[in-house]
Amino acid sequence: MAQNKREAILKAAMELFGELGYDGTTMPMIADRAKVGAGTIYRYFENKETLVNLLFQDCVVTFSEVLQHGLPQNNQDLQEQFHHLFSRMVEFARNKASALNFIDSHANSHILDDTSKSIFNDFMDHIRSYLENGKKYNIIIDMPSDALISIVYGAFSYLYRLIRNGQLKETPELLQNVEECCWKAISKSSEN
Amino acid sequence: MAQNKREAILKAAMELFGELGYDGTTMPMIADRAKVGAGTIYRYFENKETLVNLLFQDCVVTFSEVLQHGLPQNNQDLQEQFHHLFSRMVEFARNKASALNFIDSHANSHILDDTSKSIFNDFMDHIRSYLENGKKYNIIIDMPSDALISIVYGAFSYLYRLIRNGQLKETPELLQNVEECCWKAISKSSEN
Amino acid sequence: MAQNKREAILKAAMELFGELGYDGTTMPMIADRAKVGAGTIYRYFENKETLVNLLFQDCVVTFSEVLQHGLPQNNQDLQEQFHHLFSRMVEFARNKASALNFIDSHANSHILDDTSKSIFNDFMDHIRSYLENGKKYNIIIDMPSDALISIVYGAFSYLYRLIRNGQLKETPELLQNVEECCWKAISKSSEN
Amino acid sequence: MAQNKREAILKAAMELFGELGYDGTTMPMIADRAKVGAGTIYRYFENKETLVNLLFQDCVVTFSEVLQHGLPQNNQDLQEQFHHLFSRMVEFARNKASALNFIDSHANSHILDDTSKSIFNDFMDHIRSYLENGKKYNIIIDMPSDALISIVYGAFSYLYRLIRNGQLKETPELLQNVEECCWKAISKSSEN
DNA sequence: CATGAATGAGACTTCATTCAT
DNA sequence: AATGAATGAAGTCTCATTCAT
Repeated sequence: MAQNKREAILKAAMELFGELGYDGTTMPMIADRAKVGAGTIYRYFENKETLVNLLFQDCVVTFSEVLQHGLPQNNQDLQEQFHHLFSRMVEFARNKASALNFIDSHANSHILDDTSKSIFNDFMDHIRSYLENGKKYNIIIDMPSDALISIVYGAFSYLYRLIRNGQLKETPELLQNVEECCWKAISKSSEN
Repeated sequence: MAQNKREAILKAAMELFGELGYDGTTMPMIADRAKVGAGTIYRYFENKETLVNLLFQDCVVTFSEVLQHGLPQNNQDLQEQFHHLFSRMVEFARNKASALNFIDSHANSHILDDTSKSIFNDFMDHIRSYLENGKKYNIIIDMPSDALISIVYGAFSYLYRLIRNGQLKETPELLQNVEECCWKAISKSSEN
Repeated sequence: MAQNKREAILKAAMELFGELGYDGTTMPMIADRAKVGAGTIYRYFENKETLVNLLFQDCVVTFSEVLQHGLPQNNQDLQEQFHHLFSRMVEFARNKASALNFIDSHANSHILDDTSKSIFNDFMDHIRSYLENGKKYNIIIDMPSDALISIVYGAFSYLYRLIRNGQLKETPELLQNVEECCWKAISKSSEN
Repeated sequence: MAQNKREAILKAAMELFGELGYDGTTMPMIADRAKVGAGTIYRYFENKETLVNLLFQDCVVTFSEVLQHGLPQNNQDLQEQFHHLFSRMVEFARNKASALNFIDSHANSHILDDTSKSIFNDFMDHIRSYLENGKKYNIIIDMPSDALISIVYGAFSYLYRLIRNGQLKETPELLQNVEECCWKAISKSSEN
């Protein structure tokens, strides 16, 4: 039951931070949604800032693990690797919708501490290293990795924001199309 | 001098809201940065919520005008129109960096009122109608416009976030590359 | 202890509102006198306006109950009933001096909500119905009840204002005299 | 035009203080109603406190003068003198309704300075001296003058509060009746 | 003289955090 | 361990007062 409460708090905080932002969310709101007393939060987390940072790190690490899971290690078929990455991102967006929302809405937040920033950077490094590899093999166009990330991750992030809003309906077809668009965007156009 | 203060308040608010978010920004912070007394803000704006909404509407309308300005009206060359749109977005991102930051960080905020949402929607409609047209002429791939927007605007938005962060350096070359990527992403790949 | 604080807040508020008026009393003043933190007031009362209205209703209901308590129900001896009413008013003025002060100083206040006004009206209706009865039995002179109330309640209210000020000393003799004066004022003078 | 503004300010302040109380009235409210700039008030009155005190003194002096005007000086017919006093009070209540309201709602206010209190006392002394005289001649019953004042002035004050509220309609008949009641209340009952 | 824009002290109120139960 | 009543620092906003025009 103890870890139960911790999890409930993290879940409630994740949802609320995602909806209202860190500063727009109050500790009583979190306690209410987690169905615990306000004081209980402080048995598990030092304070609000610690909570948000631990949560952020948690979410990013999970995202990272999802991305790593079963990544084909042969560096040859980069489009297959891309497909894997994109599929994993979609998987995470689906299964952990509020985690993705929370990450994206707080990745540039002023409350992130160095650990959080560093873990987020490590996470992005995974994607960067994939892209670097693709550039090395002349499959992915030669641009700063962060620019490529903007295109792929920016699109992905915005896409799921619209899906959450209900502006877009998440269909396999849509996802496949967006993946193709992103691949077209960053890969050398030679495929015919 | 009177409009002077109003402008100073709007500028300070735009910057701070962009940096710290609506809830993370306090009225005294705004007053300090605008170099006015705290009470002065309330001579020009009813309250914090009104301020952020007027500001948001202001920024979106300006962005919209920048996009409209000199848009080629011949519907023939859609890539040229795309170039125009993208260039205007870049122009806005450059000249009004903090306006773009503010818009992007608050476009989904819980504090936007109906007017703000509606104006933002109108703004997106300009882009949507361009995309619809492109689909009609079989130049742009057949996907929901909002999905296409995710790709182009999502990429653009994320790109300038990284540029503001200093993670990416804004060079003409970079911008041209990203524009090409986006065009490749959404246009029928037949160009040869 | 919980109701303790609520009571302490109500008591402090009653005294201060009576002394300084609603607008002249600040929440910190109330908190100080009640020996609670400023925020504590808001655990018990939604806001200052709610507080003053609940308090007003409380005081009026108590006053009303005091007046009702043990009222002789035989409609025959109206002077005896008058004596009862006046005695009860005096009892209230003595035991709940600051409640009376608060009521009288806020009965026409712009901050009273409809419930408060309605409860105060109900209270006055008790006195009115007594007077109506007296007029029916030809014991009390034929004047609008509110005019009779002005004479009796107006005198009573002013009297205790002077007593609180220290301008008058409250003695049994004084009270008996005033009661007689009021009775003489409103009763048909024929009794001999 | 200069004294014009001063008068306009005093009139506006008198009305607003009467309606909303000293602390419930703001200087901009007064300026608005007086149709002068907010700063203009400070050309005529040092500050809000000075304004309310000068105003109070003004009103009380005027009331006093009205009462004195044409007072029959023969000490013989005390009921006639009473009639005169009561009539004058009524005259003031009619012609200077908001002045009476202001006086009565601020006579016990915490913002009155010593001068104001002293002037109000002088005013009451006029009534007191009349009553003392009446007691000396054995026409008015032997009670502390302030108790007699409670009865007469308290009734009068409350009566006009109800008239202002619209709860009572001011008719010559009503006024005559109330006067008689008051006279009955305080005079030796020998008149038949 | 008159104004009203500007100010900042201080009001009401919220909320992160503590602590007695 | 869990709670939620209590707190007071800090936020939003008002308003008496000043001063440049």
